[in-house]
Amino acid sequence: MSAKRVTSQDVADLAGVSRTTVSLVLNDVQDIKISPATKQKVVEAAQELGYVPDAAAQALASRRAQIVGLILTRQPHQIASDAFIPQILDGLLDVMHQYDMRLIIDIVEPEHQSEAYLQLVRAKRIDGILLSGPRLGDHALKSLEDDGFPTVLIGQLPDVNFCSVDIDNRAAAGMAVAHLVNLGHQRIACITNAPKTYTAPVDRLAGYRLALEDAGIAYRPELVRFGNFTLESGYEQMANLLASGEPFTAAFVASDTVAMGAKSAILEKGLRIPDDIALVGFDDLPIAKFAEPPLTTVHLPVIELARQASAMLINILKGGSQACRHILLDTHLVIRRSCGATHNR
Amino acid sequence: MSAKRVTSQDVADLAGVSRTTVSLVLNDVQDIKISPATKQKVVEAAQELGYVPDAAAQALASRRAQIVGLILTRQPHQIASDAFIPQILDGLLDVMHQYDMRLIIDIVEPEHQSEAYLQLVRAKRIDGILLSGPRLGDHALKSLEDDGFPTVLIGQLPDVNFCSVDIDNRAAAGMAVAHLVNLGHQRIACITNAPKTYTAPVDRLAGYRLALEDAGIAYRPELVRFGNFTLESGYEQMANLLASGEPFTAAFVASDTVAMGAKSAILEKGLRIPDDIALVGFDDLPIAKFAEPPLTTVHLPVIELARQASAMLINILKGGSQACRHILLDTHLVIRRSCGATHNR
DNA sequence: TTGTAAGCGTTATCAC
DNA sequence: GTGATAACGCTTACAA
Repeated sequence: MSAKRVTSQDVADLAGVSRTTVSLVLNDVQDIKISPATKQKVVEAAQELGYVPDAAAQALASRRAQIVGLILTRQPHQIASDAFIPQILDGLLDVMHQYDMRLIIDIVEPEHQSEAYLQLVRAKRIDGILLSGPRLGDHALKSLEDDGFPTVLIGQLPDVNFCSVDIDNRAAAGMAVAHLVNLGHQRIACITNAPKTYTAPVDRLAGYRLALEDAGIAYRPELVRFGNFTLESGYEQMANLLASGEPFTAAFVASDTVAMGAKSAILEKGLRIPDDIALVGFDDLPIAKFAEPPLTTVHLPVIELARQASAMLINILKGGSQACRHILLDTHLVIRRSCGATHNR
Repeated sequence: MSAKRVTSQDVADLAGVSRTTVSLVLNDVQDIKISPATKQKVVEAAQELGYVPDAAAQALASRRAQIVGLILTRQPHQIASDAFIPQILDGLLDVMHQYDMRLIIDIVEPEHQSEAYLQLVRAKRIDGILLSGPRLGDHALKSLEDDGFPTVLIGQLPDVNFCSVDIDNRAAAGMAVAHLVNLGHQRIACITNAPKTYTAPVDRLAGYRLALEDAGIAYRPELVRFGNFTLESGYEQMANLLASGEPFTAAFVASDTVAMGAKSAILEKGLRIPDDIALVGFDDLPIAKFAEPPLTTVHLPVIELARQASAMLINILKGGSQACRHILLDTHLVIRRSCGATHNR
């Protein structure tokens, strides 16, 4: 099996220096000055031997694992169609690579208030946490806060003092609904992206409501349904809405995935989009552009969200200002055919 | 900041035993028998102190990191719409949780023949590797093979001796095409899911070809295009096919994602599905069922694939038979409206 | 059955 | 500038 492990001692021997020096050189320690000659020798020796420091030993001694944890709060059934995960990974890993950090990923069920990720922290397996889909009333989070553990939320949460990166869900939803209003729609239904235990759907619903009020349209609970992340939930809620007999000519669905499900229910009823019902989604997933009809939606910069969140976390880890910051990224409406306005693909 | 760390010494002290005993008890070592009384004391002490072993120390001493690496070979632009990733994670983490293992994830670009993941191995950060999207001519893989490093492929590769979990791509593709043939189609186009440097598209194309031959239909290269994982590639290749003037009444697209792109191109031309062109996809992504029209496709058991792959890896790690095994999972055709046969939703 | 002691491969604190 | 020498917290022969 595998080759005899190369240790820093081997490198030291070959370079004719001590292990200390090897460590100093390879970690590029600033405080102390090492002669360029020695430096060169060490680097070459390491290269020649193909030396790769043992991560465990490094972690034990330095008290830094060089790993961050990405915790996704999701329900099992909603994972399969969660189109965000790949994009989040994309943005995250990009930053991780830059800093030579690793990513441990885990999915925890919101119900199991999981101490699951606390375990990672307690075992010192990770130096910091990125939490996607933070939930109200998560005890573990409180614990992290008390410990002052480096944490960045992808999303937001009131009453906690963590850094976060998010969008202005309320404004974004308002923008989408205002668009429908401007097209002349008066009876606009709404299906949220998730249950109200999450903050995003609550904010998006608030945005919907505000936009209606701004337009002098009464808010009617009968036209509102709660989605649950999945295509199925969109299908069901829309079917339910259609069966309710409440008339409406447009719908704002606060998630493209849920919207695709809703779309399916509409078409199955023999109704046309946008002729009978105009549809606006939220997220601008890649599929939105290729849906039939192409879906007008709010563009959510997921990759950038992930990128900023990880950059923020790295900054904290590097000893940057612990100052808590909240970043809100811009969104914009992408107009396609599903609401019947100017057509773009 | 954080609480004073609890070490195994603390637990030992509280329980009135030595650190050895603590380790023995907590790791549930089989060989040696510890009195239930002692065991109880240790467990309680650990509980009371909230003891969590330091992962780095554990790894250093035991030479096991308790982490497996999931390496996704993907091109940056294809990640965002890669609907497999969430499902793979789902299956994987499920198994990982059972064995109290962690998952480090990384995405490497196929071009960068990345030694990227070798780094993880060399640093002993991971105990084993799950490789999704293995590619022909990956030097790093050869290196792993030489080292006998525990590795399981999600997919397949000739000329290497790794365990693998996959489906019979050729047979599955054949099944899809045979379905089109049975519906009376004679001119059937094909768009692969990926370039031919991957094995799956090559096998699926072979299945397409065989099915045609079985039906006495000549294989015509003019009707074949190569997709590249993405919606865009599907759109482009189908547009190209339509523009070529080669007549065809059906298309087998070896990936649902690519098929959704292709679908968009067809509809945009004013052609109807399945009336003008029947469409069969591959993968059975959640969205397939909710597409317009719903997409007939080959069901790929991704979650199960991931589950079996990780179980296989864990088995190797636990010292199970190093015997190399190749598992092929079953697929089946899911018939929906896009090919005009019996309609299901 | 339990304890002693020797690593595991680094980093970090001091002297030199 | 560079090199001994402790930690770091755990596992694991080997003794007892």
